[in-house]
Amino acid sequence: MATELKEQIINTSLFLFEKHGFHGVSVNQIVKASGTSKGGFYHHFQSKDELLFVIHDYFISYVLTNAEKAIVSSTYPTDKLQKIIKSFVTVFDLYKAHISVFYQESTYLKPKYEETIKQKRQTYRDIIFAVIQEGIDLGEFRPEISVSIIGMSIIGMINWSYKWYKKDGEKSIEEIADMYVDFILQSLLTEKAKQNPEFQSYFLHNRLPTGT
Amino acid sequence: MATELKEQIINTSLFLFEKHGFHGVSVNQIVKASGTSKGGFYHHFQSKDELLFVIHDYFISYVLTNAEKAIVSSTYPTDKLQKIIKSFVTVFDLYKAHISVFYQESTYLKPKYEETIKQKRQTYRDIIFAVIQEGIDLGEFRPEISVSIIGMSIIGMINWSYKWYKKDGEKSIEEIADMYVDFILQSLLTEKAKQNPEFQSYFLHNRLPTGT
DNA sequence: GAGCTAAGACCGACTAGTTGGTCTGTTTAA
DNA sequence: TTAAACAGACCAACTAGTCGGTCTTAGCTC
Repeated sequence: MATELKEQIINTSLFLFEKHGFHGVSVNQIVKASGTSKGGFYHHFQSKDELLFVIHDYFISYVLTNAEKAIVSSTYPTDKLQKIIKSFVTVFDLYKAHISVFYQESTYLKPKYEETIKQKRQTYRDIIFAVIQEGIDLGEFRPEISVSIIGMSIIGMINWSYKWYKKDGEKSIEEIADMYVDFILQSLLTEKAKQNPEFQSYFLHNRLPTGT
Repeated sequence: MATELKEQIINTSLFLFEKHGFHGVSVNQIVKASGTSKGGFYHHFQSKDELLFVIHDYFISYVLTNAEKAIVSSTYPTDKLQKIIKSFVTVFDLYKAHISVFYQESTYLKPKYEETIKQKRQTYRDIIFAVIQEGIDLGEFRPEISVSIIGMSIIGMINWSYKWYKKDGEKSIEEIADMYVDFILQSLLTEKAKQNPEFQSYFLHNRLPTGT
């Protein structure tokens, strides 16, 4: 089939890039590992740089779509934030390699590709910032926090997971997501909002106790 | 002087690596930019890989020493954690390039160097984990949290700053550090610990109000 | 159905340029 | 006088990318 080889190349290089980095893997290695040839590779990709872009774009587009879905399906900012966090963290099981490449190798994106990715990334940030701002405005989140700093903290804390998360680790990705939600909401919510029965299920101490 | 050129090479390549990545910079570029020659370079470094290691090791050793100082100078885990956070974040102003290289290019460390760095990194984690565990044991931190997940969340959230922090940004590194401390302690501390007058200064709402 | 055609899919030897690293020196300073 | 500090021409290995060619298959004609 037409796209079979292309996907094969993408998947193979994804794991190679994750392990050895973009410049640590040569086109020769890629074509060998994906069982094709130089010709096959350059039939599907203009350049090695384009391959890197395709991987980046695929991932960020997916994540962005997810976040957009999350914010329209809820009314409370607290719910929105919770959904964004959970949906993003879940991506780790599906696209661990994509994520690693996305965060490790974006330095190597050529300018013409970089622009597109940068924009989508900014859009993602803006969605999160907007939710936090809304939370403050509606009195759910503590007003003394800084939207941008807390926003970046949340993003950073979650993103960093790609450095240590392992599928066969002792905690499932859902458990980890729940801990993130608890951690973040414990800090963001006002005392009053914490009493709201709607949000009780987001707190760990209202659930089964989970230890170290 | 003996070490002058060596330091010159390190500093130059630090900024080159930060911008273009380890493999995005050739030895020729390095020697040109630092005003020396191949001979000069290989007189001071066994290989390009060793240079990368030296940069890594310098940075992690510095950070590690800082954390060790922080934990002996305090008695309360809350204070310890606060000091670790503040001391680490302050490093951003001093060693932004080191940090970027440390997190971006460690993939390219050759195995024989990687081991040393990995160990020091683990030691750093262990220090933080131990402080959190101690906080739980002494009743300052909420018992339902997971030491490792929260530990990695804190590390991630702070580390991620290297992706966006700018020296001439609108917030100083001290302000950002204070926000991290507030964010983290709001979530970690038990209701009772939050009442402890010793810890009041760590919370934003007890300070001058800072907006978005 | 058989026979033909054209185009997309793929192959791999080849190239021009670059890479990290070496080696034979020369300079410097103690 | 001696050893460390540096210089730079040189090299083998590898790099991304090219290009003339072959294979496969869908669609058409009879």
